[in-house]
Amino acid sequence: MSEKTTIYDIAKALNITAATVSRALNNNPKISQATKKLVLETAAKMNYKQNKLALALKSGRSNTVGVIVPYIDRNFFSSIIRGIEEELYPLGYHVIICQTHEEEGTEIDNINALLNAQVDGILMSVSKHTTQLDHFDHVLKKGVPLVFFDRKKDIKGVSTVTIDDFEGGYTATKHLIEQGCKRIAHLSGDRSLEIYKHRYEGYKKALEDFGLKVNKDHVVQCKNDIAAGHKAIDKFMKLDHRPDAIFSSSDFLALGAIQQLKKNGIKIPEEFCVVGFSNEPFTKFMELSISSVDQSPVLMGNTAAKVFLEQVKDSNVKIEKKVVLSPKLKIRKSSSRS
Amino acid sequence: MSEKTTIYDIAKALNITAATVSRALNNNPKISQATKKLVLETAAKMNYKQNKLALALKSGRSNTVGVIVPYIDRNFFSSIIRGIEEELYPLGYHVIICQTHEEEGTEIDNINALLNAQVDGILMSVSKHTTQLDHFDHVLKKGVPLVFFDRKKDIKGVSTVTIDDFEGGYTATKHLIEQGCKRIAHLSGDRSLEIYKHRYEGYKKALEDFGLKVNKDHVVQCKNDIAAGHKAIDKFMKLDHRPDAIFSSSDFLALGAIQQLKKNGIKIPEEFCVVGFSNEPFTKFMELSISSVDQSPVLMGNTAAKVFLEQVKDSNVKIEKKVVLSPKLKIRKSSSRS
DNA sequence: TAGATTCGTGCAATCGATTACAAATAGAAA
DNA sequence: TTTCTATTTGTAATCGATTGCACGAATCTA
Repeated sequence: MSEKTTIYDIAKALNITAATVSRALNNNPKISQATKKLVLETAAKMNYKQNKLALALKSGRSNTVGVIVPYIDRNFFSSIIRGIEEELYPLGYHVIICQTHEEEGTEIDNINALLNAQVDGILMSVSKHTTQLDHFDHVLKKGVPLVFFDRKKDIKGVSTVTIDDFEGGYTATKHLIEQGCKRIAHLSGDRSLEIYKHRYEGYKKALEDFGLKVNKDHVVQCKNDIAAGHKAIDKFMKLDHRPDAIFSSSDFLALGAIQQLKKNGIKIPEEFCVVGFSNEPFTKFMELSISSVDQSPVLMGNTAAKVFLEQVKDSNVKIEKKVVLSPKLKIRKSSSRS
Repeated sequence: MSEKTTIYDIAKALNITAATVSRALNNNPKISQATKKLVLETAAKMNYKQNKLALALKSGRSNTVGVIVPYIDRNFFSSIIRGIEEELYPLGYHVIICQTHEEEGTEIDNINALLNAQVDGILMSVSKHTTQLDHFDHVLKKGVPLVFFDRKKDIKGVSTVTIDDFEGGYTATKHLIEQGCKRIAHLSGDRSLEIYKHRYEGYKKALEDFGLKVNKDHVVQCKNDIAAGHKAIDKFMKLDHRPDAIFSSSDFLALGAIQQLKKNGIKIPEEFCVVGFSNEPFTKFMELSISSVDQSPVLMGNTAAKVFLEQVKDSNVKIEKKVVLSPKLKIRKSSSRS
């Protein structure tokens, strides 16, 4: 029924050895053109397909990389994966996908599973709740290249590809200042995560550079969803000194904020400007399109893949590369007063 | 440097054979508790990880499935993949992702690559431009289970998981009729693809059932993007007999249509209702949220995975299962007159 | 024609894990 | 003490492909 052809089948059919068949298929010079042609023909006729597993076992290279992300169905991450695929697939690599659901335990499981599967490298974005680092050391100890993208941990020997979150925060805030906003608030994710911390610091620096000061009441740390955006606005409305703009470290927060601002009859962008972060697809589709900081996820994926490739090329040389991409502010209606 | 521990290393360390180590690790009954304990301990100490490649080569099962989709960064497909992962990961399976970019050649490449990688099954959505079927036969001939989701071809021995596109078209159109719309137009994708054909047929049937007739000028076949939505409205505006509603087989077309309708000063939903298809995330985020037909992609992924699992369970029995999921109409502002 | 090259092919080990079969050791029964 | 059985362990083949080494034949040189 399941007729998988091996080089032994071909050898038997032609009354030669598997070794000869292998050499013929691999363009080995020590073989006559006649038998080579014969082998290639019968291989095609018998619909032979090389068993990559056997090859991988023999060679020690599986031509497979593991990619670990929190959720595959988040646009940011699926775009990164697309970028990785674009770069690696033409070279014969395959990509195995794992999701952590933001849990450290699952992340450890994933890493072990990928090591068992003998992947040639692991490209990943660290889960939000990861505190231990042992499992990363295991990877390095086995000599498997490890590349972090977007969410990273500082580990010796690990290359990283991130965007400049500080710059993102700075650019967005500066843009709001240039629109004439004076009391710029910041909605932030959990700032124990580097990315949110850096965005916040960029925000602070921009205020400082332009002679504005940070109002503690205007900096809110919250969950990353629409409802949290609503709540944040509710809080702001109770203040004597209300903000007139928001730089949000998430598009979902920004969307929630906008919805609630409208409910309060506040006009955007005339009375209030909003900039989000991530450039989620929906931000540009809205009637009131939302300004946002684009993280070029596809490019990030491309770059992570390239960094990995450099690492395998010189496996004797230990490369530790830190690539930082520049974010791009997409200015849309939610912050365009001009 | 790269210290990968094998059962031979453990055997050497304990002065026993690899066979004994293997038995200890696999809970084989023919082994003394003492050596078993010893082996397990040293295995842990030496940070042993089973080489799944060797296992796969020996057993003929790789515990890996291939998933082929047009684009991984389309929400619909990444959600399906999430559904597949949810079901398969707990059973120790891995998922290899491939993208066709809607090209037949790439699809064939992908399938060959996955067969080479010795996957235990292939779950896929057929590319838009696929006309040949030979490559699917190759898969079946090798005894590798094949499951189509969403986009399918009718092939003996291949199970499919789809949604009832006819029902989706019917329900959406019926809903528009119930809102009082009399001249319902239809924006459709390429109807040589089954899914678009069926949505169109559901649309026709609903009109028929409620005593409305199909106006050829109101049925437009076009590309699947926002610009095409604009153009379709432009065309409609020139008609003497303008439509007062649209059932669109794509959310992007629906969005484009809505944008252009607004430009023409037409009020939605009062003067004109719109329903899209796919329930893309952005449809519910809009201020004027867009009604859409949800295809429950995660469930579709779950189901495809389950169908695959049934198939491998009884590899001797040939199962050909055709699962049809029910679409769910999400009624939002763009079609809510009540 | 004898000896030296070259060329093409076969032999056998290897990658790491599993497993039927054989062998060895233990203990029990007579 | 001898024989038999039960328990544990070892031996070796296997999965499919690659590759260093050796061997034979063909070709070339003198």
